[in-house]
Amino acid sequence: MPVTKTEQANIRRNRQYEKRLNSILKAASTVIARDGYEGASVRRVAAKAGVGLSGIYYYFTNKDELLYAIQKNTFTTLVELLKERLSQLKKPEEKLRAVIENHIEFFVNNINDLKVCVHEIESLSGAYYKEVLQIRREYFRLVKDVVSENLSKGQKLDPALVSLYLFGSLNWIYMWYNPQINSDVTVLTDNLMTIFTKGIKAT
Amino acid sequence: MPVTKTEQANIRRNRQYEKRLNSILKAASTVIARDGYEGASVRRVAAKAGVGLSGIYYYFTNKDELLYAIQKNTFTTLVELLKERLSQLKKPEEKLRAVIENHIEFFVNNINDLKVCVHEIESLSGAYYKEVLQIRREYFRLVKDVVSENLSKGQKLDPALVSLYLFGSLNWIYMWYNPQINSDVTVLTDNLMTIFTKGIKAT
DNA sequence: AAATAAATCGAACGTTCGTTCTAATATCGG
DNA sequence: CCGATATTAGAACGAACGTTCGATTTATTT
Repeated sequence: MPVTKTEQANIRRNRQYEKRLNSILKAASTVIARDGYEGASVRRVAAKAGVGLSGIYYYFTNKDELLYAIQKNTFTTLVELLKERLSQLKKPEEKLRAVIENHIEFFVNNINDLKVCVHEIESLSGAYYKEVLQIRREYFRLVKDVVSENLSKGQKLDPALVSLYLFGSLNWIYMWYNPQINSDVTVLTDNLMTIFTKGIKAT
Repeated sequence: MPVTKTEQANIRRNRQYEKRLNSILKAASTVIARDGYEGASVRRVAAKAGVGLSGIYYYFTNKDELLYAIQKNTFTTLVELLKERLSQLKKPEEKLRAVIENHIEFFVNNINDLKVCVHEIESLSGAYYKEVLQIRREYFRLVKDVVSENLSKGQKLDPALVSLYLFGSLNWIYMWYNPQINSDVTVLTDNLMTIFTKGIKAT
């Protein structure tokens, strides 16, 4: 488990420090979402954040840690929000709707972050990659269990595979989603809810 | 419409020339699929192809043209194969199966190419991007029409959106597909066929 | 107000990148 | 076998990259 400057900051109590750190992370999300991780230069991130080049290295030890911080924060929040929702629900169908709605709503409010999480999933390596992988696995397990509850018994469908198909539909959204055209997010939720509930029921 | 060295080659009749060109393209697919387009260096592509660095520039004018050639070849073949399949089918359901089967089968046989097409869709720009976009649009239209035929009348679902959900499930496969585990491709086809046919039927 | 710590800046480092150019080699028709 | 053409090899270019470092400014504490 790598000790990052981000985590060291949790010890500190300085308010300004976290403000700047978050503004850098937001700038990094924007630039990486646009140029890709390899294509995004630390210089452009710094410019977008209104900081000097070396200013970045006061808050992060290297470029990888920038991506790591974005992915860890985003996935952690996504998981926490989903857990919160699921804890208040009983019916399998309501839970599935919560999964879909949570993912889509979070996506719309954090387009850049989620794009960076989906598109740059393999851009990290080593300890950084492993730690993000753990959170992703937790998220996947949550979704898979909900899918399992919705699968009719004696069904041939593998819940893990169905979950992957669902993730595909959800994670592909950033490729075509346009806030001005697809403004009504509930339509997307309803659509996927319809397709996957009816689609996985026994005939 | 950009005139590429690839296209000039079509005029030439030298057999060795095309052999080398294709071996470079294959090497490029492998490297770009592994490192991403920005992360892939022309030097590594050259090394993988067993050619000197400047050898690449004898066959391609620049790095972008490498990506362009891969995407154009791949999408064109994908579209041609689908057209061929669809022309022999009448029933909407059979056509939808052909769409799914064609995409998955082609994917399994050309993992690197398809990964480069899906993951590096936004890495091109200008004329190169536009021309690939045209073929992608053609592919999308083919799929959308088949989806439309399978949608019950008086259905609320937008065929374009349903097609995008399907593309999501299909294009996400490269993130988890393992030839040793998911060797039986027909399972994936059957799964998606089941989910999407039942999922979009009127209740 | 002085002393200490936190935060920012600007310049510089070595490396790698995409691309170019010239010289050398291989191929092939006459 | 020669001359022209097609192909390869190697060195070099400027630009951009990630990262470092010492000096400088700002903020906090005594």
